Amino acid sequence: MTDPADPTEPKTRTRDAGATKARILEAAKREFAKNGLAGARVDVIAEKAKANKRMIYHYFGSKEVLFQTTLENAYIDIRTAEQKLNLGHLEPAAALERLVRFTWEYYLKNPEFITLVNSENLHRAKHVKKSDVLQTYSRRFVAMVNEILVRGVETGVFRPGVDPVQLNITIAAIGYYYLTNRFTGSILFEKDMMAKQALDERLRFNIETILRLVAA
Amino acid sequence: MTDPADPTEPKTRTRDAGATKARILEAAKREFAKNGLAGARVDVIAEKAKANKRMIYHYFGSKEVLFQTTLENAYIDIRTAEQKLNLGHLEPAAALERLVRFTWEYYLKNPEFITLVNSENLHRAKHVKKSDVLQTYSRRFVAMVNEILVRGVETGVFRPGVDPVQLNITIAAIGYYYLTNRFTGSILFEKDMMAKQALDERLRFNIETILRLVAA
DNA sequence: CGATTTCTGCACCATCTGGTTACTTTTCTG
DNA sequence: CAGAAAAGTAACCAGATGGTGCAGAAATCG
Repeated sequence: MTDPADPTEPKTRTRDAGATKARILEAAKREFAKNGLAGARVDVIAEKAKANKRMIYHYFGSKEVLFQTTLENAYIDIRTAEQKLNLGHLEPAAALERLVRFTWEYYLKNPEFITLVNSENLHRAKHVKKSDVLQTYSRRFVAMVNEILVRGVETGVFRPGVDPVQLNITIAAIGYYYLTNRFTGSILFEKDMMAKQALDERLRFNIETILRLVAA
Repeated sequence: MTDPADPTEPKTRTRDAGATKARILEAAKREFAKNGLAGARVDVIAEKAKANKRMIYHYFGSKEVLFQTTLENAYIDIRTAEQKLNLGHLEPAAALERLVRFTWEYYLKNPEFITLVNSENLHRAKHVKKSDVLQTYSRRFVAMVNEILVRGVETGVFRPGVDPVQLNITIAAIGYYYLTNRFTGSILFEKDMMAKQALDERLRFNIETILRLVAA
């Protein structure tokens, strides 16, 4: 018998599958990013999501599938944001600078992304392999960068022969490495790599690196 | 208490504490690199090392300390190799190229290093924090690169104002990122990133990137 | 209303895992 | 050679962890 004399009456959101699922995914993103696939605890995810562990298995079936879904969402999120940059309307050098800046800021605002990707590579990309949408997104992204390069060569500001995939990798690398290794880096190099000044300086350095790399 | 017979005689010990310890560390390096700190199994390490699990706890006390020792060894190994490069005797541009090449090849030959560092950063460098020798090694390394930069500026081949720490980070980054993300990269970019040609191409690209970055 | 389906959560389990106790075997020293 | 010390082993344990069974509540539908 439930008590009928409940004064607060928490009638709000009694049953919302979509919201629960979203909360689980958000909690999973954080927990997986914080502790890796093996280190993450399903119970912790359930608790953080204010959901029951049973729901995780109801919606996703296993810890593994939950990880895969989380990862897929993370990739789709950054690729979607990249597409919205509208670099085609910018002058080539400005477009490239904007991309470097965006990549850096995205990593800064979404630190989980980097850690999730690291985890996935620890597992030899076994989850990404199962997803086929991601390739499409990547292909579009490479094409976007290639278009900038072509325009730059045409207008004579860029040198010819720069491979767009290599450039993409390098743009990601110089931001990604700095941030993923910020903990060991701060100790070994004896400086706070996350201080505002250090971050600004690194971004400037990265823009310089990329522009010099493609310069005619 | 001194042995009257020759002290360096080969004792043909079937029991060899040093060798066992070394085997454990080698096995630990592989297991931690393959599965991360949380994913690694102490039993597996014992088995791979052809030692008993009890020995691990006898020599190291805990999984955590074993990881820390493994990591410390890995760092000391690469820093020692770097010091042996003798870059001071080379012309500045050649010295830098050699360093880029060395870094790349070290990562390629010692894939465990990258994964161990990733694991350590997942744990916010809590183990590196406890080691104080590593800072000394790093300091010496930065000084080495700085010396190259200074010489290059003096002879007019490098531009002034390049920060040696940023340069170090960048040299590491462009190799590290490519290799640590080779699994997801191979799928998303739809090309075998570990094919010989792809590796050669990446090394060339990296050398170009660094030389252009510092060029006058 | 009442039957059916979808969602929620408590309690529980089988297994795994880091760590330990107790013991045997080999080596070294006096 | 004795016997202490070091090196090695097997069996075991307590707690944690991914995963479930089942009962019941909330929505949906006839």
